[in-house]
Amino acid sequence: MESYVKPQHEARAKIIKAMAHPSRLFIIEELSKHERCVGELTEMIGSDASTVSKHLSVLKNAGLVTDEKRGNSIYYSLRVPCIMQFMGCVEDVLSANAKQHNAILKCCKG
Amino acid sequence: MESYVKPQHEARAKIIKAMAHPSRLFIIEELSKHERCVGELTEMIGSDASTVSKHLSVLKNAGLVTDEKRGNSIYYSLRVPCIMQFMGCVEDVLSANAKQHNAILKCCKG
DNA sequence: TGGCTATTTGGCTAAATGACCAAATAGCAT
DNA sequence: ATGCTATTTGGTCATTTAGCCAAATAGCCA
Repeated sequence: MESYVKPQHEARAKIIKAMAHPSRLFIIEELSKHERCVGELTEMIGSDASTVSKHLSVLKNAGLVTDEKRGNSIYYSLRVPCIMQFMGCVEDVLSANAKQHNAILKCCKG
Repeated sequence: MESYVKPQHEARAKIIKAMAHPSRLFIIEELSKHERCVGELTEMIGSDASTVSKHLSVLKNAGLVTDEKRGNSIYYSLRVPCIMQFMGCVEDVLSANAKQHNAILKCCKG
């Protein structure tokens, strides 16, 4: 009966889980503009290089980004551009939340 | 400089994190068809009712679902339908992964 | 009131995650 | 070969997550 849930939702959840981190979302958004090497992303994010590297490997394992070694550096790019379209929907949720939050404040503070 | 990352990506990550679980994805998909009460979802998922209840509260806190008490039950429904459009993109990633996986198998097994 | 049914909350435990540092690896340049 | 730069890997630790069970809460009905 849990055949409803697995394995399709498990596979999807892995992809979505890989996106579910602020730094990884930043990376996705940045790569949607143009490819970047690890050093550039590290500087922008401000965490340890090893941390950023691990984030990239999470994204790569999920199939969200690809990497290509060129010269001394490894350049990452976004593999599936449609991901960025989703951000609009996420923003919708956020603004709906904000609206509701304001409504509650207004009603209770009078 | 990490103003690049926070707080916008933090807010988005919370939303996406709430989606990043097989059972919660199932719930989202199910609620996109029609509202459901906890008992129905519990039966479909096959976990403990308390577990499902907690999943629902994660989704509710993220602003992804709303609940409405009617009679003896609490009915949940999807608050932001655009979420389901994203699943198509997730499927794209999965099939791209599968294609690549097959290509690797083919090349190395001969 | 007392007994249902439906749902949530608290407590606990095992597992996963994310951060840092230190060390390893890979490639280019001298 | 040596050193330099870029990136990854391994180890450790604190935090979060997800599951179950037991108990609490809320609403309906007799």
